[in-house]
Amino acid sequence: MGFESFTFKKLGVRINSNESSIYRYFENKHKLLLYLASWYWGWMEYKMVFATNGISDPIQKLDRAIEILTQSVEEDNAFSHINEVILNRIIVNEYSKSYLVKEVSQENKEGYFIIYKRLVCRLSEMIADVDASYPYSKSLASSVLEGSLHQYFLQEHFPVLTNCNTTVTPTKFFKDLISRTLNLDVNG
Amino acid sequence: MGFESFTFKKLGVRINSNESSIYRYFENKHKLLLYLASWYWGWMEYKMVFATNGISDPIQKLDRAIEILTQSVEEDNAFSHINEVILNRIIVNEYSKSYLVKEVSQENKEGYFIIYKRLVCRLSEMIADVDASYPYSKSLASSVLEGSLHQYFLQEHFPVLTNCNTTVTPTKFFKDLISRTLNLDVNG
DNA sequence: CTAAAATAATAGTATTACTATCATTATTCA
DNA sequence: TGAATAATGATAGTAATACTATTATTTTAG
Repeated sequence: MGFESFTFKKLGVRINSNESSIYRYFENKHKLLLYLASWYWGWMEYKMVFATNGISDPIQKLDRAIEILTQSVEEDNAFSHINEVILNRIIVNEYSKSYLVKEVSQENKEGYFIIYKRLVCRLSEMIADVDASYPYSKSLASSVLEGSLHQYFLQEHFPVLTNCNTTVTPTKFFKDLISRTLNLDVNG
Repeated sequence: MGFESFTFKKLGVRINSNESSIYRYFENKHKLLLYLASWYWGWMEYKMVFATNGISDPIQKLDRAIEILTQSVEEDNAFSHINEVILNRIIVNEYSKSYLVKEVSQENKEGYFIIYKRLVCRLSEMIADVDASYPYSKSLASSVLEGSLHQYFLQEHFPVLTNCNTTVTPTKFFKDLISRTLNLDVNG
């Protein structure tokens, strides 16, 4: 229903629970979004670290990381009690709202974004491992993560603003972008 | 004060007007945001078209366009009754919220995003004019526009996630990115 | 089986996001 | 200038939101 019209009262009805009970777990819906986002990025980080763990070649390592971080979340592999497909949809549509608030600096100080920041930094390090002379590894890393969500959103709602579709995936676009930017030829 | 705590009542007090009067101009604050965003992107489009008009070399033309679209809005050149510096701050912090809503497809149909879409398409065409074989001109164009706002936001609130600062500008990052991606050497 | 913990039910408050009505003030143009 | 028209202001009202507080009931744990 979108973050704006979502309320704890509605959630209570949906899960057969009570508004006041939910308030004992989350101060407000913004904090719930922060929680879901951290869960999501923690899960992405886990997948990325796991998938790139054994790879020694930095180029292949980065390539695999981009793949994990930008691919669509299709299959529900019953990883946990959380439905990752639905969560991914929520992140694509709502994640920006978790930090585009006037309290962002305070909440950042309080640690609400550490997992996301750690993930961006890991990616930026992988970029630096491929090309230490590239001076924008952090900006490139944050662009890939944010941009990936954005391309999926455009694919759904503004197809005229993206080349991505079911065959040309955001993964393809970003792999190509990284490959051109760091002067690799992993993708031919 | 941020979009969330902004209300027409507060605006009325601030501009010595009346809540009910403001409602005669804008259905709600979301529509006001859509209006401000369209004004902003229309202004950017104007600046871009004006600055690139006489340039025949596609590489220089694209370079200039990126410059206009990604540079910080510092000087208030009294272009109109609108303070562009403040508007730019609003766009950086709030623009995403104008389309990350469940009504986005309907509002897109009703034309609320035409100016922004036209701008992205113009940029994407400039990219195609430089390298017609590059297959992601639209995704690259949308990434630059969205990414530019994002890098400014990071610079302010998450400096650890960007290489941009007062000397290394988002313009530098994006010019370099475009230059590498399309294999130019405009920037050395 | 009892104590503690968690949850539910209910009530209540301040604020938001409007709509409606009518009075007042500006503006236009004949 | 002055009458019609348009814009604005003041006020009231409503349903919903985003909570807090209190007390009753149920669940769970040892």
